[in-house]
Amino acid sequence: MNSDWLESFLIFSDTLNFTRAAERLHISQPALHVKITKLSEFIGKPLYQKSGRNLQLTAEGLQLQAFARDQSEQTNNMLKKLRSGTNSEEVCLSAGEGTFLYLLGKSVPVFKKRSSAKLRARTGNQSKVISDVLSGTAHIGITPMETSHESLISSPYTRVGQIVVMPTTHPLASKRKLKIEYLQGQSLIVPPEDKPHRILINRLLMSAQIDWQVAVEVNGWELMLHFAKQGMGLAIVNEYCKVPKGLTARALPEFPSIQFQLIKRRFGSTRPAIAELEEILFSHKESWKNEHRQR
Amino acid sequence: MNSDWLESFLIFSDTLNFTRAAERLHISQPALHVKITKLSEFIGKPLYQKSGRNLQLTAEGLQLQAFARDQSEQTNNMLKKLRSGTNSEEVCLSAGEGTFLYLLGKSVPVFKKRSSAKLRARTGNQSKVISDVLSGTAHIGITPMETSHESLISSPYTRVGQIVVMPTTHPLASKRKLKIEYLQGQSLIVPPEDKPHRILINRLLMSAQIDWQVAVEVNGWELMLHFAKQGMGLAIVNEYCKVPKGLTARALPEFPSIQFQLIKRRFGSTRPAIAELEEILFSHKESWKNEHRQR
DNA sequence: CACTATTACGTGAGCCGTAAAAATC
DNA sequence: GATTTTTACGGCTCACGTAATAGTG
Repeated sequence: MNSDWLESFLIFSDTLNFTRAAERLHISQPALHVKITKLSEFIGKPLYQKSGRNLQLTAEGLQLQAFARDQSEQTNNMLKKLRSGTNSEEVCLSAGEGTFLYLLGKSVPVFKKRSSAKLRARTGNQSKVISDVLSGTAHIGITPMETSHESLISSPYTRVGQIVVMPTTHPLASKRKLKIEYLQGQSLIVPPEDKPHRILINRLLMSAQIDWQVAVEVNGWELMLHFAKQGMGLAIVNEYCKVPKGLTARALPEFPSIQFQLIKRRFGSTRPAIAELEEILFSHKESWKNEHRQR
Repeated sequence: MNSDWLESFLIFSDTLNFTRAAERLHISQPALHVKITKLSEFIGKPLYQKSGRNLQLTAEGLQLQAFARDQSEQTNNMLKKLRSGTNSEEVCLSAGEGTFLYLLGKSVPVFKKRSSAKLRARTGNQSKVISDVLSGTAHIGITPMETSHESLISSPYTRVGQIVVMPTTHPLASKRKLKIEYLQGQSLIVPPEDKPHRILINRLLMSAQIDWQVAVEVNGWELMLHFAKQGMGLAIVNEYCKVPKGLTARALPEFPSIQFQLIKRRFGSTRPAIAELEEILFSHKESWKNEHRQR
């Protein structure tokens, strides 16, 4: 296996465009094409296919992409180590913004202190986290996931319920737990129509035949809490959110809790630094529950 | 980094002889020499040095050797997987014969059942186990070790004491524990002069000013027990040995117990199958103690 | 028609083997 | 002086770029 082929394929697989990949590699477009063709012939399987005007990776192409990234990473680390004597690796963790803010608060600084490796963080929604891990861009991902994926190893991380946040003076604040029906007629602070959290709210309130109004449409827990504080309405948010002073949170047991998974690539090899990050993450699995809810 | 260079260096590093390595690679000797030279120039450090008539790897050469073996392994696995769709990896475990026979009895079959990877076993004395792990030939080693090694991660595995084995009818069999002085005047079944176990026996009995005779000089716990059964004398063996019927074992607390370590390469990346083997080994750490001593 | 993938082909850098020199016991 | 490493050099392969062709919305 020619490592030059792999290097080229890695760049190509990230853009799926021969013209631009060739530019990045400082070779001509046909030269790159020939390389990918030879690599494909050597392996014996097609690595990409046409999808109309665009190209997309086959299953084999996806696996090879992650493998090529691993190899390239390992080679660069080894080269630096041999040349300079120092060991400077990177570990990449992909997760949602809220996950970083509230679930992983403790883990990141602990890793920084304990490990010599640099931590790179990537944020994105569920599908981005998954594709980050599958493509090898991220070594570890933390995201809500229901179905399991063949090429991923997922380990249960933590389970997060839903809460309703409202001004402490709000009549519903006197209840300990809220039934869905209490939301009848309320104004809710919700994410935009296409976000999964909004879809969930729509579906559940719809099937419980609750009438409600949109108070504001905003994106992100922080903003939702901000508007709740301004008295715009009730916000249904993840249990992990830190609730600002003046607001009260009440559990909403009928809403489904969200199972977060720690995912990594099956068949991906794990460097010690990656294993360390994983271990730290696991040991702080439930630490978000000890954070002060009020701030 | 040209992977062809690495492949060649891997073969060369195993023989440290250009002539024979070139034969194995089916290229001419000068061609191989040029490759290694270019690799060395690319990295910027010498990879080997002359030691009289022979060559030996530098520190960088050693690291590169293990790295090259990892890469080659991973590439082969990935190729097979892409071509055939099946995943056929190997994991290599290096340890002493006695270790395999008595300490790891349970772990090996458990791994065979639980993992799809093939297990390759290598046997050798302490220094062979260590060099196996350092060179990447073995992924995991289990061996007695006192001092720690910079390029190895060693985790305490189990601690094994020493026992004296004798015919049940022997006068010393009536004692529960044996003091060293009880060995005064006895005939002992011992390993040859150069073996570490023999050296230990010599030193301890010498400093306790005990007189004793060599009954037989044999190599290996099995043979020592065999001759003990034939009444040739007393055998001082590791506590883990299974004692045949008709023989009695008595603890020898004054003899130092041996600390076994599980070792792996620092900075080596760990495939899932390797992690699984490690986990199984650890979960059976002390299981040798539950084996029946008599058989 | 604009854009990109794919094929064809002549040229040059680099690898290989042969041959010769140097080193080491 | 026998064995092995190291250097030198001519031939040849193969990877590259240029140019031309095919496919697609």
